[in-house]
Amino acid sequence: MDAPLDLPQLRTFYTLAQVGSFTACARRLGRTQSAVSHAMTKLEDLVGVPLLDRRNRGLRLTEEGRRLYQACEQAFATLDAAAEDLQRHQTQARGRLRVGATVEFGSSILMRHMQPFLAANPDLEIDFTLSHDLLGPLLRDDLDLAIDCVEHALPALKKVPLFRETYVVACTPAFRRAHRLRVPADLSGCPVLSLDKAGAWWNRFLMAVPDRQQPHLDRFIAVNHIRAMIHAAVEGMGALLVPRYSVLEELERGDLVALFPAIRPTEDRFSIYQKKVKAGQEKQKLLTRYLQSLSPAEFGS
Amino acid sequence: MDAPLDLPQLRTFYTLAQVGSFTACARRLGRTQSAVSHAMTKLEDLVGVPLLDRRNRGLRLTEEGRRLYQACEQAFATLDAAAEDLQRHQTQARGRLRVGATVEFGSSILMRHMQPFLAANPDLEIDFTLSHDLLGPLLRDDLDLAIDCVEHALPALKKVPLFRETYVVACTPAFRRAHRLRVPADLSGCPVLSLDKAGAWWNRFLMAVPDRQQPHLDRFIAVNHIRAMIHAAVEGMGALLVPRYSVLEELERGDLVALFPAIRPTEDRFSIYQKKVKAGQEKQKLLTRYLQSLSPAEFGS
DNA sequence: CATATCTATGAATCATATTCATGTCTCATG
DNA sequence: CATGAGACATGAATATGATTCATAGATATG
Repeated sequence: MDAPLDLPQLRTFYTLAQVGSFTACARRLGRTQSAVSHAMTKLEDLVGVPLLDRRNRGLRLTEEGRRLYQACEQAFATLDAAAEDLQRHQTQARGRLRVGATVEFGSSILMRHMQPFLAANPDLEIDFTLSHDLLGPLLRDDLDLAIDCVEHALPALKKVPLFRETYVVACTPAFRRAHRLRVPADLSGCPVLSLDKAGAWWNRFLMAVPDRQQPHLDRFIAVNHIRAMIHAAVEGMGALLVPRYSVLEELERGDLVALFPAIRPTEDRFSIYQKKVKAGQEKQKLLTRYLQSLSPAEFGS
Repeated sequence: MDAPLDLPQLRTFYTLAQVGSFTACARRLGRTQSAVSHAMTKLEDLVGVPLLDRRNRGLRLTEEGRRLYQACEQAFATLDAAAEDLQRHQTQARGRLRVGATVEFGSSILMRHMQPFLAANPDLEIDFTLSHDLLGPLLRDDLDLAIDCVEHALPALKKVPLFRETYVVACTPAFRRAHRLRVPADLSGCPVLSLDKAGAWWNRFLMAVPDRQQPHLDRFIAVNHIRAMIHAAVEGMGALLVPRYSVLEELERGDLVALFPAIRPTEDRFSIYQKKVKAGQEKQKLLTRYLQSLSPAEFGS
């Protein structure tokens, strides 16, 4: 007779108990409310006892729920401690790691998250190469890994998915007032800045926008440098179409405001690519693990 | 930064550490050696440190492995205690539960496992109905649930899979000697007992036998009562084709020996069927959970 | 050295967790 | 009271990831 009770559901239950709301828990874990609901149904079903007291305003734990929560607290504490312990005993990498990334990604969000990794690996030298031609160098062994969002995975490459991009159209609050833009915005007559070669971005953005909100675009202003473009937008030159991660700071500070609510992530994922080889990708693995440990929210999606 | 480290893999790692062999661990958990291997690769990959010291004869844990093992020990103890605790606080069922099952299943293995359930629910009356027409009574609400292996699930029925049948062809050791049967056996000239209407069993058996071992069947003796048939076989009347669960005891005692090695389970599963209704299947759920908590090995597959 | 007993590995398959698209219920508001 | 917003539930479709299958390699054993 075996009654497992491992299940990922327990982690969900644990956070749910902490935050006290399905919706909030879902956000915290980077999944949908539906997922949390399903998971809890299943868990309660499995243990055969109601764990949650769903009330209209907020939810409580039942007596049993509380006991289970305490068990989780303890158990997860031990496990997480062990995990951290293992982290520390991880063979520190030495030598050189050549990382490639797209310009947009590498010049913004990536750098914001590299510090802890660098601190943890003082003996590791890292070269960053920001470019839009990553596949070539990667295949030629001029790079150890590349972070990108290419579509067709080559059979020679290993792909480790990281997160899905979310696009935003945003502008300064002043610009929004001046152009009387609603949310969601109809962009008629409103200049929109984007990368010159990035009609693709516009298409992918449209795909992620709900049918009801599809905007009309009249004026499209091309800029070929992303920081310059963001600058221009912050100066009030127009609205801006960019991956969300590249303007996270501006959004947080309120320098820019989004003109569409709740845009979903795109299909394709930002992934880490590396050549398939038999052994010895220790440094690569280290970075991969680190980046994977970051939640989608930290990448702005 | 979140480094989960929940994962079913940990349970696998834990048992692996206890039994000290991939193969044995797999058997214990009722899965294949391959699964265990994959799981451990993934786990080591995830924590970034080797946990196992694979040596030629037997395997040891590395230093890190040992620490992780201890953490698991603690954590799982807590969780399992909590699980047991919840078990006890499960609302005991009262009233009557009408259980249907096939004659073969109900008259053998099922009864061997019901005792603990009955003990845990002293206020529950259970009616067992052993029959081959279970669907009718179930739909007519003459049964609360049915344990069977029907093929086409009706949309009105909920199906909870329990285990997959394994068939065996077996005979007494004496019979085997007398007929000079090898393993795997070529059954030419050897009388094989089976249920009268159960040509279906033979077909399903053949499907599960590897091509190399396909036997030739000459004489087929029909009996319409399974216990009588088993009796006949034990008396040396012939070989016997039956679901493995129905002769578990005889095989364990050595009264019967299997004539084919390592027959795989069939496609279809024995499942619990019940009518789909909105609420209040508490008693059904209780039994379902209990039966599900039994491992496949306990059903002889 | 042939055989038996392990573990590893890649591709195919299957199970399950998650999403999507809804539905229901409750509460607050004009 | 309608009406809408917010929170959870639910069924079908889908994506993710765990497991098997079919092998191969490696090491001991008679």
